[in-house]
Amino acid sequence: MRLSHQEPPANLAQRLADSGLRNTPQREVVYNALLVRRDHPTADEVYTRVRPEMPTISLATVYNCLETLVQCDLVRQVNFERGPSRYCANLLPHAHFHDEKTGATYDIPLPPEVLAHVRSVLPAGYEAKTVEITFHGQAPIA
Amino acid sequence: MRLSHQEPPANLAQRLADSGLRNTPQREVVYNALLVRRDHPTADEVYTRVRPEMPTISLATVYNCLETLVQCDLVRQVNFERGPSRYCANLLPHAHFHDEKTGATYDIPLPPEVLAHVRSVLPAGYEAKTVEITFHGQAPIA
DNA sequence: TCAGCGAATAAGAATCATTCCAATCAGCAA
DNA sequence: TTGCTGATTGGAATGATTCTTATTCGCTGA
Repeated sequence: MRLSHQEPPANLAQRLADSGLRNTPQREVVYNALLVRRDHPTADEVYTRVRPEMPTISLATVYNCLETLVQCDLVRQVNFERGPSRYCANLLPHAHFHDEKTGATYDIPLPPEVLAHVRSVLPAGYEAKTVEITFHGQAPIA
Repeated sequence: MRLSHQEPPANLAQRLADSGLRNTPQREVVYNALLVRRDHPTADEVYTRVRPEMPTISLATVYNCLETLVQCDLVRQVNFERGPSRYCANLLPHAHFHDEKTGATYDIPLPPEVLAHVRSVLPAGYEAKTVEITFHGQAPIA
């Protein structure tokens, strides 16, 4: 039985299988929630968005699913200061802009040459697997 | 009575005064702790480093002092994922390299042109007050 | 089809960093 | 000395997340 009109992404089942994990309805609705509204929700926000569709899901399961998706490289976990973790289904290289007034988060695409330039500041011997770039300030009023 | 052989930085009293705040022995020892060992300690680590010198200080006060120092722009607060906040007395523009194996943190100096290049990715209207750049990976064995 | 097994889920307890709170305390001014 | 304001203390409270335990699910082989 299909719980949502959203097509579950072919990606998900594939990636889970690649990691030797099972696909489950919970993982599907959680992943879908991140795909349909890309506003960097917290685990708790995902929980409330998902409950109408699946009222029996638990917050612990939402945390588990999100962690699984992060491990499968389908989702990025984003942290600002010590606030609750936020989750992001945009896999293209991008920075985050955190609006200090509204708390909103915007993705800023990162051209490869900028990324390369940033990596060039590393002294010899430092092997960076990931680079995180976060701006804090005020976004346009729009 | 001087509690430490470290000279309390002339900066501190000045900066506190500029913000209309008082200088206190607690703020001095906390700031000094960050100056003498620049390994990005957590509040708790500062607490244990400072207690031999001032056994009556409380953890809450360490938190308060650190927050005060951050607000006076004498100290930077650094967060990795959702781990405890770390504190850094290096005020020159720099990125952080977080060693995933050891947990150690290294400062990576940031030339102004790299910083400018990074800022150039922002679309018109985005006003960034600060940029945070963090590398995750493996640092040289040295 | 059914039993068995490991993985996934659910519910609630536990953890940990941090903040809050209420009661003192310290330094300066009148 | 007395007040006043900000700072410190110690402990309680908070909040996000993780852990624990029992239960359920889904697949595999008989």
